[in-house]
Amino acid sequence: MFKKVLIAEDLGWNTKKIEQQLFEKGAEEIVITEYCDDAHLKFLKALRDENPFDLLIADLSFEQDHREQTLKEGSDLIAKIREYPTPIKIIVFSMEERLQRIRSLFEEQNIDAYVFKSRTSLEDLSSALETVEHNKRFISPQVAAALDKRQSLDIENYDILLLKKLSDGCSNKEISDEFKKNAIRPSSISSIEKRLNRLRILFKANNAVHLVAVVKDLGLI
Amino acid sequence: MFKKVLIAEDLGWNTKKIEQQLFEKGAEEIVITEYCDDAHLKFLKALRDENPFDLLIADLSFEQDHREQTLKEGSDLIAKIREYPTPIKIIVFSMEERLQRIRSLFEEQNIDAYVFKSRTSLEDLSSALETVEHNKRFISPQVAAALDKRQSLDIENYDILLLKKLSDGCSNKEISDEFKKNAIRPSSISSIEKRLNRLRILFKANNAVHLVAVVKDLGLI
DNA sequence: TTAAGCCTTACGGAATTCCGTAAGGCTTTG
DNA sequence: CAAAGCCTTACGGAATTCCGTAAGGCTTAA
Repeated sequence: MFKKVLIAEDLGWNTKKIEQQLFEKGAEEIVITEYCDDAHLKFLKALRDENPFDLLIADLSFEQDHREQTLKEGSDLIAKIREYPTPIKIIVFSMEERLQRIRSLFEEQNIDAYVFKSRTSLEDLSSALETVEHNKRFISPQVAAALDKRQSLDIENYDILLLKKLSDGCSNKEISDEFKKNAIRPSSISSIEKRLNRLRILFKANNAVHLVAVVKDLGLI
Repeated sequence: MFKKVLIAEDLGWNTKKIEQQLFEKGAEEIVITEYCDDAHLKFLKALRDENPFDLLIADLSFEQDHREQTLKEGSDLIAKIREYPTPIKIIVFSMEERLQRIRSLFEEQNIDAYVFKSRTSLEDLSSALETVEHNKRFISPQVAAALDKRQSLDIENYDILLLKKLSDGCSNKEISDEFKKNAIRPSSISSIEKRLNRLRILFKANNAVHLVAVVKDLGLI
C-alpha cells in the first residue's frame, strides 16, 4: 500500500475526497501542492531525506498565474521526476480526453495510470490504486481507446513539427527553407509535399486546412 | 440572499466546498445534479410548485456517458432555462478559458457571472454571489478580457459557418455550391474569397490553414 | 558486386487559393 | 430623383497547393 503520497493539483479545493480515500486505503502522509514547481521541490526533499514518496497523483493542466513557474504543466513535472531513479508510481488525474496525448503519457513518460476526471473518477481512482500497487497499468474506460494498437498511427516528431509549422501559417516553401537552415531532413519542397500528402491520407483529410483542423482536434498539435 | 440554489456539475464529488460556502451565505436549499437534463427537470418542478430556484450554478462541459441526454452541455441547459420568464440568476462555473465562448455566454445567453475554475475560484465564487445579488455581473479576473470591447471583433454567424465549412475540408467552390443550395448569401466564390480575406486580416493569418488554426484556438469553431 | 527497395529530390501540369480591378445592383441620403 | 456608398459577383493573373512521374543516392540482401 502507498504510504507517502504527493498530489499536484491546482484546484486544491477539490482534493478532499481523494485524500479521504487515500487515508482509507492506508496512506500515512499526503502532501498537496498547487504548483508543479512546489511538487518537484517536495519530491526532491523527500528523496534527499531518504524518505521518498511512493506515489504521485498529478493533474496535467495548471493555470498560469502571477507566480513564475519552471514546470508549467503536469507533463513537465512527470518528465522531471522520471529523471531520478526512484520506483515512484505516477497516476495522472486529469480531464484531458485527447487520446494521442494520453497515449504519449504512457509511452513517452511511462506513467502507471491515467484516471479521467468524470462522475465515476473516485471509483476509477480506487481501481487505479489497486492495479498500480500490483505493478500493472490502469486507464479509465472512457479513454481506454488511447492504448488501442489500432490507434497507433506512426507519426514521427518530424510530422508533428511539420504540422505545427503549417498551422503557424508557413507555406511549404517557408517550411523547406527553415528546415534547410536548421538541418532538418528531408527539407525539399517536394518531400514536404509528399509527407503532407501521406498525412492527409492517414487522417482522411481533403486538404491542408482540413488536416490541421483534424490534428488539432486530436490534440496532436 | 439566495435561498434556493440549483447546481449542475458532472463532477459531483467536488462540490462540497461550494455547498459549504452557499450555506454559510444563507442558502437554505441546495440541489445538486450531475446531468443537465436532471437539472432542467428539477428547475421545472420547482417552477410548477411555485417554489422556484433563485440561483443556478452550472458547469459548461458534461461528459457524455451511457445515459442519453437531451441537454448535452451547460449552455444547452442555460438556453432552455432562459426560455422561462423567471428571475433566476445564472452563474457559470467552468474551466473554459476561450474568451469568445465566455463572451457569448454573457451576450447571447445573458448569464450573470462567469467564475473561472482556478486556485482562487472559491474566493471568486464568493465575490460573484455578492455581486450578482446586487443585480450586477461578475467575471473572474483571469478571463475578464472576454468583455473587453476591443476584443469585440464583429464576426457574424455567417463567418462562423464559413470557417466551420473550411475546417471541414470544403474548397471554396464546394462552400459556394452548398451556400447556393441552402440559399445562404453571399454565395459566390468571389464573395467567399473576399470574406476569408477579411477574416485573415482580422486574425492576422497568413493563409487559410493559419486562419483555421487561429480561430480553433480562440474557440470560435 | 549487383539487384532490389526505399528515400530524397526535381520537375511539370492541373487545381485551388490569393489578390486586384471592375461592373451591376441595392440601399441610403440629401 | 440623383448621387454616393456598400455589397455581390465576375474575371484574370500570380502564387501556392496538389499530384503524378522520374532520376539519383543510400541501404539491404543475395
